[in-house]
Amino acid sequence: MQELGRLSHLREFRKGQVIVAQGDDATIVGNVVTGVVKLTKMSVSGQQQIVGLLFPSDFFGRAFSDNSRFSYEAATDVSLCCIDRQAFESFLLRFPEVKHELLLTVLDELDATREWAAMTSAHTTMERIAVFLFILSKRSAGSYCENGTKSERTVIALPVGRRDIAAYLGTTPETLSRNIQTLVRKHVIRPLDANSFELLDSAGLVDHTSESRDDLEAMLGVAPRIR
Amino acid sequence: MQELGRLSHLREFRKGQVIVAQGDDATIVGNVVTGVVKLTKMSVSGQQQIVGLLFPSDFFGRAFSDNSRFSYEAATDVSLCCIDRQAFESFLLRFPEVKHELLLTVLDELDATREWAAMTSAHTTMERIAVFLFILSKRSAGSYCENGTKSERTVIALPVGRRDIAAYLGTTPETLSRNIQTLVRKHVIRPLDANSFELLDSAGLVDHTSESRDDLEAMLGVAPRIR
DNA sequence: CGCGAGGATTGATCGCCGTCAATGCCGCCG
DNA sequence: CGGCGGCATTGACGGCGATCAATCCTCGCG
Repeated sequence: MQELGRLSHLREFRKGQVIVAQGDDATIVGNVVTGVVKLTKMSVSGQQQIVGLLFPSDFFGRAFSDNSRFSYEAATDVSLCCIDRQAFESFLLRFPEVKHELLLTVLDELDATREWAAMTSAHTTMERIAVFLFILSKRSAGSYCENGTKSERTVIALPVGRRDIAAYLGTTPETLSRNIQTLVRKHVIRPLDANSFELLDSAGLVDHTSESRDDLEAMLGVAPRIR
Repeated sequence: MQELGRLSHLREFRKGQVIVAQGDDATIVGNVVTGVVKLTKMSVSGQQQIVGLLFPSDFFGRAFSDNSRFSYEAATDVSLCCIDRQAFESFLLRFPEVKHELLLTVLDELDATREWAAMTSAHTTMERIAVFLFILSKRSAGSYCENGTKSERTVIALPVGRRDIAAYLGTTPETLSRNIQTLVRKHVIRPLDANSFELLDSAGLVDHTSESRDDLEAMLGVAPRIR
């Protein structure tokens, strides 16, 4: 573990900077320390689709492949714990326990991605938005707890702009905005500033998802395992 | 490898039989030998969503987890090469090379699933159908080759009923049918019988996907690695 | 302070697609 | 052979959401 620390180093990226480009030589892997990273894919029409969002403790990069099929881009200012991919791979070969952990992580990721795919393809726009907000409320609850803040009030912080969220949810900024305003009118959430809301009615939010709480929590993503 | 052969055994399932139920004790894993397996998830409303389709050589089951988050169900009559999950896991621990192969497979699966998710969430129904048919044409081309048949004519065989295909693509049987008939009228495909078509105009099919051939082929799924 | 740019919101319109319903088709079983 | 049940197809209709367009807000800058 200490050796892993020696090999890795902290790097900072400004919002908008591309960390690994699609088709690139993916020379580094690592995990997010602070900020949010967009996982994107360029379509032939030139507009970028959002494949996923990576939060602190999430792993990024693609081990054991010479070129990444996606781009990794800083959605906010981020700091990343980076390791040279080759070094990471040879490290894994020498420490099978760590490789085992990586395998478990990837298996969980695969399950979560399949759940997400099933959800997005079978639900209305409002349901997808409600699920997304629910996940964000859980994510931010976790990070605010370690911040020491009394989280009596649950805050939903939108990590990226409306355009990116809409692309992630397979809709448009207009429809996204309309549905958010509907939730505001119903007193499910309350706007704090442009990019954050207070969750007033958690049960009401779940109602709009047409999912059970159990299924929702299955989509939360994986627990931090590596480092 | 021989040891893996000793541990595994062939099992047959009739169409419609459930191999592993969602939430179950996933006691077996293995891979598909013949037929097609549906990977499904029950929604709260009670109808099943299709998360994925598994073809011959595909791996099924969930290693290193006590309960599967999805159901595995025989979409056709299938024969499976099954291994007790515990035995498989301990086998992996004794043969790290095989575990490494599994890791690579799962990483590729994750990429393919993300590509698929991005595709389904950002495209029209016709585009999704065209992509699905394109993938099927490649899949069946492969299996027909090993059959020894001269594949001058490309045959697209629908592995499951319209209802399941529609669920997989996030649409309805009616809309699916309409779009298929549109492709027939445009002489892109030609019906052979209820469940198979001949691909007349491959380029025309790609046009309807609004994707590049490269991206399409990235979604084909993973090469067989285990056994 | 005024200005301009980018993003978010709101409004108006239209088309795709989901829903309901009817018809056609095929295989199964009495 | 005739009836029946499941599946695929076709038709009619309505609503959700994408598109285009206008307005508002915020922020950065001269």
